Amino acid sequence: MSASLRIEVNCKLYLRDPQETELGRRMIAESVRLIDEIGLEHFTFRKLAQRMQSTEASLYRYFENKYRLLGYLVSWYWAWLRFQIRFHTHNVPAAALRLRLILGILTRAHRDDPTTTELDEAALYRIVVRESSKAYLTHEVDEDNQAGLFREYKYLVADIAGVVQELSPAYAYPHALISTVVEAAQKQLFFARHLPSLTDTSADATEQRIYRFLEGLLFGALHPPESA
Amino acid sequence: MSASLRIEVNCKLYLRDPQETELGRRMIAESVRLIDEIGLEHFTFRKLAQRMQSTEASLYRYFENKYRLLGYLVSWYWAWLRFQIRFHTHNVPAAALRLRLILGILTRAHRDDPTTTELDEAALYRIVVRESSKAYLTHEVDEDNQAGLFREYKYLVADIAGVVQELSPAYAYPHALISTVVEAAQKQLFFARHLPSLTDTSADATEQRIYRFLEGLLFGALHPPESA
DNA sequence: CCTCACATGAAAGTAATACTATCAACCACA
DNA sequence: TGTGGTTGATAGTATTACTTTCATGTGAGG
Repeated sequence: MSASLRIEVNCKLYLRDPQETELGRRMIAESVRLIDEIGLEHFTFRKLAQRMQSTEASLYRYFENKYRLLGYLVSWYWAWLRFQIRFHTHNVPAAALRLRLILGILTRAHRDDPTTTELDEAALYRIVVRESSKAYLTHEVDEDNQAGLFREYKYLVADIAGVVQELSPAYAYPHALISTVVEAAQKQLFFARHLPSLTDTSADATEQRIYRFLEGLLFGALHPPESA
Repeated sequence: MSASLRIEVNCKLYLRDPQETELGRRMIAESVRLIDEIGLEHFTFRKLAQRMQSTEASLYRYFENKYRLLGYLVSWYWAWLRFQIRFHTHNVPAAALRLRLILGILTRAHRDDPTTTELDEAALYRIVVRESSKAYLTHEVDEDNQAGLFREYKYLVADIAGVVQELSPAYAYPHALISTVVEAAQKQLFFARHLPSLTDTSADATEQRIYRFLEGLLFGALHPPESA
């Protein structure tokens, strides 16, 4: 231990880079666990400080507020996912196969990957599923976007959309398709766990079922029957 | 004026039915405008009371907190949408055409319908787009679901999934498909407005483009090319 | 060995939020 | 002429979301 790969996110998300200090790294690791446990609305810097045996003031030196911290965690996740995708598909020439591999990574993403860091990735993925959209579904979305706070997500979508374009250059909505599929991968997992009537049961395990559902969605959209 | 159709939602969403009093109805109408203007996180009952020339205490007599109020607004919207769908498709025999009509309603839903109430529907739809998922993406999701707070949404999805099953009885994921399409209709509109690199531009107007994208998605999934 | 920057801890303070409680005024209706 | 129920007015509490100030420790450079 350990090469723990360095993931970089937009520096405007933080006041001080949490990766550079012990306190910062503890802050990230503990916040993942705490947000997972109590949810973003109940999460406060005071509670985090208590659990970490630190102080509110110290934590505010790293992040402006809990929404920026969330943005950091989520961006880190998207950057990590993008790395995973590149790593596992870089030597796969066929676009269709690459797309299937990506889909597999997207739907298996909540599994703990032992190759990485001291982070609780299963908890982080639950945070991504439950909280990530709150990072951009705000009144300040345009300012935050201007500041580039969502670029990691955009890069991810752009990368995968590129594969779609390679596979089906004539398809008109590659970005919409991929953003829909990425969001659906999370939402369907959430629904399966908490609102099962919004998904469908089957013999397959949840993960497998979501994979098959998204596979049909993705490739069905790319190879239409005979759209009038 | 006016027949203003009566939409009922789960009574556990409120403490006192806001439809039954003048103050309650004003609360709904004004909250829609205020949440639209400042966003849910900045919205407080104090601010709403000030704008309405009422008091915090009075408003707390109707709703436990702002999340329940949000749940009410959103549920009201889903119930209203379901009514719209029934109204416009009740005498259409062909399932495929019915599905297309539903898709049209889903993607045109932000347009003001003059037949209804004193509500600012365009503002309500913006709230649905930006805030609705915050009603269920919480730590309390299971309790709230137990209490039936999301049933309007489930009914809507179940209704539309029923049409899908009629059209393609063999398709394995009708609920997942419809929940994905309904969520995507909102998300893609939000992206088009605020994060355009997550969608695709085209000659079509936004609304039209989202319709075509979702049409391809929906019917592509139902008529797969040759799924192995 | 000194000191100087810098990170953290400790403590306190402020404004706003998220409620709850009490009581008086009013209005509807019996 | 009561009487129950709705609202308004006022006040109060606990928590949240920060900011400020100052003391302390630590490590890097001279």
